Amino acid sequence: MSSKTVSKALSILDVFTPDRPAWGLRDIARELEISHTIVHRLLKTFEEEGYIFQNPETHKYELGIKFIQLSNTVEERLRISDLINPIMKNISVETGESVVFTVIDNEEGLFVKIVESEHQVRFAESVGKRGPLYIGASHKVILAHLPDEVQDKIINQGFLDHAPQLVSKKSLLETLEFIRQQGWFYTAGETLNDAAAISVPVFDPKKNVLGSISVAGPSYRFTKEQAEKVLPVINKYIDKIDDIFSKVFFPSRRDYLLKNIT
Amino acid sequence: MSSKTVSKALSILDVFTPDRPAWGLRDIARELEISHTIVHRLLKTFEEEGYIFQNPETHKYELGIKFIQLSNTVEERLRISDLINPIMKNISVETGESVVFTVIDNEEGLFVKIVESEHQVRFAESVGKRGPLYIGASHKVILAHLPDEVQDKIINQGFLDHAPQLVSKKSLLETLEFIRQQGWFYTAGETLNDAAAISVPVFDPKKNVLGSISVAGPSYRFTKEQAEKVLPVINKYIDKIDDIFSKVFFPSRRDYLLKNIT
DNA sequence: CCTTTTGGTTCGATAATAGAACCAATATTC
DNA sequence: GAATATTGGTTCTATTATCGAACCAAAAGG
Repeated sequence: MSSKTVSKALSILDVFTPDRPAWGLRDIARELEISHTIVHRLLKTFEEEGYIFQNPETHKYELGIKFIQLSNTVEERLRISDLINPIMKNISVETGESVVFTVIDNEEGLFVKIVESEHQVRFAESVGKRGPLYIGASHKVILAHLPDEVQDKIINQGFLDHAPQLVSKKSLLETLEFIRQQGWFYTAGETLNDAAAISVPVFDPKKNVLGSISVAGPSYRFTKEQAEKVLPVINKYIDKIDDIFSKVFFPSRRDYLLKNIT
Repeated sequence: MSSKTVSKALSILDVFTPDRPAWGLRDIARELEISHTIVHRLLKTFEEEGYIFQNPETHKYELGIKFIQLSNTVEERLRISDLINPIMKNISVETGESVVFTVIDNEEGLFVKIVESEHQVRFAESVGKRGPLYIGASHKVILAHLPDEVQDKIINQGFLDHAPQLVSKKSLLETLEFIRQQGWFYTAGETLNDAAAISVPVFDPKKNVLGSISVAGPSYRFTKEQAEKVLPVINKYIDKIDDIFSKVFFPSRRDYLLKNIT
């Protein structure tokens, strides 16, 4: 049994996003349908512990720098700065484009690390951004390598609502099959309007997908032909990356996801 | 009144550090002197929400990638990637050394952002690291500009215990006075054995210290003479940095600290 | 000037938490 | 390899912290 109070408290953290980083007390209460009294107590608790602060001028609440600290502990554990980052930098230098490390977390993809290319406008702020697994090469490549049951679950849950604007379920499943065959995938303008990317899956020792490595650039320049040229560079390093995760436990809700299906 | 359950829960997060990122259930219970039953329930709650995961092989618990996501929300709010980072990069390119942005949080200094110089072995993993304000140029420069009462409190609390290995309180106070006069400070081998740094304070619109900007390099090369050469470069940009924080609320326990004194 | 909304507080009924006592399964010790 | 200690995990009730309606004063909004 888990703690209801703490669950409620943690649900508060989720309302803070880059798009909406500052919230009024009563706004949070309405959003989560919790009494504002409770939200108030929880916010004050977070504040005491350094996790959330109230802007004295606007009276709104915001996440605190404590998360920068904790995030670092996670990144160190994942060996991002010392092992993954150097490889990503190599790929970036050799291809001249930006490199993105994406990870699966609870039916969504999460950008965990981005190495920007030297000669390029930086991407819209994206580390820490979450999104559904059926949009963008970095995410589709992950979805393609998940077990069928998980794919079904994910597609049936969120995908069908957005289907009209996108493609049919059948066509998506065909794409996923194609990705599995090919081992990589290229998309343009899916995650960001004017960006294109080529992605390759990353596996753990048990051959389960855990994320993907992408090389991305502006659509006008980074065409499919261009993208295919960088493929050998990615492939040169992909085994090393897989190798890192044969030694590092991966702290995401992936196992959770896999377990709840089988 | 704040929530006891949530306070307890949050205190668990603090045990996870880069030095000790994985903990057994009962280890945490002992460390925090909480019944292991409670720790277990709280850990499971964190796990459900994606904040903590149990390594299935070692059975130990670790922080999850959710913190990478939340950390990004904070960094965006602080305008780190889009405003601070470019300035730090400029300083790094023009000096050829690494640049560190340090921030005050609850009587401690916290490394919030590090831009590594191209031609250098990277620093020991340090973003997210906390430390007492009386060690290292980046931290001392902050301490020097805090109100006297706060200085006293901080020095009397932690400093005197370490005093034997360090300097006398009197000599520290003289150093702080000197820093205030000079406006910058250089140290070698304090935070890291073989690293040296020169630091300049960063202020908010009300002229309260909020952090510092440092240029750092390996001790053997980054002598005091070398350091003084980079000073003009830092000073060239320091107003811009102060300016950023005239528009951005700073979510740390600094106000808390200042308020509890006066 | 009146109304609405804001962040914040009080307090008794109630529902969630605490933790001793209990597993089974590994490690550790001898 | 039998005995012991320690691990993560669970159960259950007395207790206690949480919940939330009703309540502020202050600031926006009309």
